[in-house]
Amino acid sequence: MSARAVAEKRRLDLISAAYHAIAEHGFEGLRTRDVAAEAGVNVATLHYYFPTKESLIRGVVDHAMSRFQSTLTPRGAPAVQLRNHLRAVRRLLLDEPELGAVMAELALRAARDQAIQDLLAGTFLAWQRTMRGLLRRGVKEGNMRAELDSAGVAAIVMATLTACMLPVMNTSPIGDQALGQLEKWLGVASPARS
Amino acid sequence: MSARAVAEKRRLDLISAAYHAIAEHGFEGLRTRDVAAEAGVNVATLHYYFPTKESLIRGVVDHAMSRFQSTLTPRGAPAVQLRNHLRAVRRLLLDEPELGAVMAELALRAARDQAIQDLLAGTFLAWQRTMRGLLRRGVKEGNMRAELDSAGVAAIVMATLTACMLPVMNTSPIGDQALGQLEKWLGVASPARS
Amino acid sequence: MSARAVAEKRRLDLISAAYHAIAEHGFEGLRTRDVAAEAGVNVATLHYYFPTKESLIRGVVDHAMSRFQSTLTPRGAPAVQLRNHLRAVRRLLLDEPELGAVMAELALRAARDQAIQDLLAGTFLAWQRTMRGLLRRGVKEGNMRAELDSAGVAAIVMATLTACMLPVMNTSPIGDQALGQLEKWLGVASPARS
Amino acid sequence: MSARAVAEKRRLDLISAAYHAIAEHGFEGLRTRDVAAEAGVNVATLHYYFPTKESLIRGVVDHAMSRFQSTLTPRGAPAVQLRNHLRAVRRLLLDEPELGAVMAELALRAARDQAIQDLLAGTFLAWQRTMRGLLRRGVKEGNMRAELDSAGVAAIVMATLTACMLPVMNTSPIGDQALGQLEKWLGVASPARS
DNA sequence: AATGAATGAGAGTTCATTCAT
DNA sequence: AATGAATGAACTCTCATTCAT
Repeated sequence: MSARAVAEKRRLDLISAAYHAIAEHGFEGLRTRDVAAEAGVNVATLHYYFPTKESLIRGVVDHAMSRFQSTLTPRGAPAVQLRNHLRAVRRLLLDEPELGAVMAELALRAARDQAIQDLLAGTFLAWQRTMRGLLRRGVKEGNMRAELDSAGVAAIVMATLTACMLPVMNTSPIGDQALGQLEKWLGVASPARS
Repeated sequence: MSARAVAEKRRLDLISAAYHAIAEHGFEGLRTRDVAAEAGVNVATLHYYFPTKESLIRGVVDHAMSRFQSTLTPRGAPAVQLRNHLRAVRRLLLDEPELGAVMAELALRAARDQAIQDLLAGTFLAWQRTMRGLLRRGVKEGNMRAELDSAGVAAIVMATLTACMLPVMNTSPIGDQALGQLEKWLGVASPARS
Repeated sequence: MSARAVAEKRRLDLISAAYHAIAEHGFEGLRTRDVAAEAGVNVATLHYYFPTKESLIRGVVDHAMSRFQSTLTPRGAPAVQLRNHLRAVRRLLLDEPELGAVMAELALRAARDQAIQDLLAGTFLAWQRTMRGLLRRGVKEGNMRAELDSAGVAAIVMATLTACMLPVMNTSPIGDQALGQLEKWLGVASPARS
Repeated sequence: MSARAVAEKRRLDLISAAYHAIAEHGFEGLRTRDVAAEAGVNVATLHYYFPTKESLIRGVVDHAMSRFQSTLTPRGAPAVQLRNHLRAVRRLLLDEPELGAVMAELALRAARDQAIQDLLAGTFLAWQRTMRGLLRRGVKEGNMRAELDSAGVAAIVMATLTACMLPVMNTSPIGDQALGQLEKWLGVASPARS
């Protein structure tokens, strides 16, 4: 493995270690020493790659956000896309419970960290725009009932998915119940459900 | 004022100071010294009333949970009760933005604090039970359309309200849009809206 | 001893410990932990009295400057005052070799620390003013020969005394030789010399 | 350029960078990384040329001392030599303010570094010897008045010049005033002064 | 009931130095 | 001859907690 590749791997290892640490202990319990140890290096090495704890956190943020990219695929009818998105997010959060924890931590941190605030606000805006487009096209093409205004419906979908990120939701069936009901209301439910 | 009453006031002052501190800086930024200073006493005094930081946090938890008690009043038809509940919660969160921040912090902390975990889980269960009862009676009495299963609908209502606690939601119109849509779907919307 | 007095003593002990540490190891080797240990307290206690290392240094600066106050006493004829000043400074530096070391450290630090820069500049100005007044009066009253301009002579006196602060001077007889010659030139030498 | 010459240049570049760093930030602020960066090489490369920080400092010491060699030229009558020396040193310190700063740093370090101590002590001794010879010959040849003992006068000259190294002196006119007065007292002043 | 003073444990960060390449 | 990567040791500063008064 080339030196470049080794260094890149180390960066990723550190980010991954920090990601898991945040998921488990929150920002409150994030310790550079623990992260370094988890990645199998000295604290000083961590600071070689990330000059400050803050910069390490930025790395984690980017990593976490990128995990959602695959949940929206532009294939199939709007109804299918929407249903797939709902399920993909839900599945992602179930498969990787840490992601929800980290995202929730970020959501809280946004109140105190302008950079995160901006990032999340931008993401939410783009998300809502996409969702509204999907809803409008779905209704026009006739295979989705959503008789009401797209902004409101998109908002409910986002709110429900966002709530599912919170760890509290993962210990009760509420999340799944909410998403199931959502599919019915939207008229995108399909017989088979994995 | 009796000695008892003075002591009780001091306790409340400290809890209030901690409550505001958590809302502003999160658990991550909660400092006993700052809390004591805000309450106008010495740190040692704080520890006289609350032996540990943890016990102070318990006090804040109780205080925060109690703030929601008034949002569910057993008056009027189910549809009215439901609408009033939605609006009362929304209004509470808008009037006292700190409450949302603190609740969100608690929701995250639940993952690491069994006591909070249990408290929240119990609260959610009771909340859902109440909501389902309301929905069922509303449908039976004919003034609510919610044609579908009460568990799902209750879950969506709770998820939406829960999402509204997150600070991210308060910087965008998504929260209000979602709640408005919810009222329409449930068929509990009324002409006037304050 | 009252609580106030104990606290004041602790402050002085810490300053004294820092003062000796600077004299021995320079600013370069000044360690808060060592200072605290020398004063018999925990590092955290040091930070209780001096929030930052910098504030501790300010304390040392004040202490060091104050040591010179007794070297200029407004008693006797100008020639006597001048001679006494020269000798008092020399004696002070010999009795307390650390003072020279600390002052020299300060002189260097002035280049990087505006506060010290201002303090020293002000002190030097006042010092020169005093000295010139003394010289002029001495010449007018006829008991000092200093036939030349007072600014130059004052400058030489100050330069010589300043050089004596440097540790290099204390390991060779140059300092004493220079001061002896100065007395002769100024015409303030007296038969007895301790 | 031969490999030898390249290596020699690198050594000099590193010493020069360290020299400037010490002048600007003192020993306290001397960082091998910064020195290497300033010289355009990696820290590891610096350590290839200078195994330890200490050895780099030795290099700087030699460089600094060598800067004074040209201030004493054995040409002309003693009075002229002396005057030229005074002025050459003063000019050197004015033209290259960093030299004074570095020398002052060394003077302080001498107290903790036997090697520097010895070097400086030896230099001072030789300096004084030269100066006394000059004074004696000057008086004998009749063109200098210095009626008093040569050791004392030499000491004053050295003390004054030494004091001029301190940065404090360079922000006030005291240095120049002292040197001017010295020339008059020694009777070596000349009409023209550049 | 209240406080000033004190502390142990630990936090993030820095730095001279080393080593494989 | 030169470097990127790595590290141990140390640094200043913080914080919940304790205790004598």
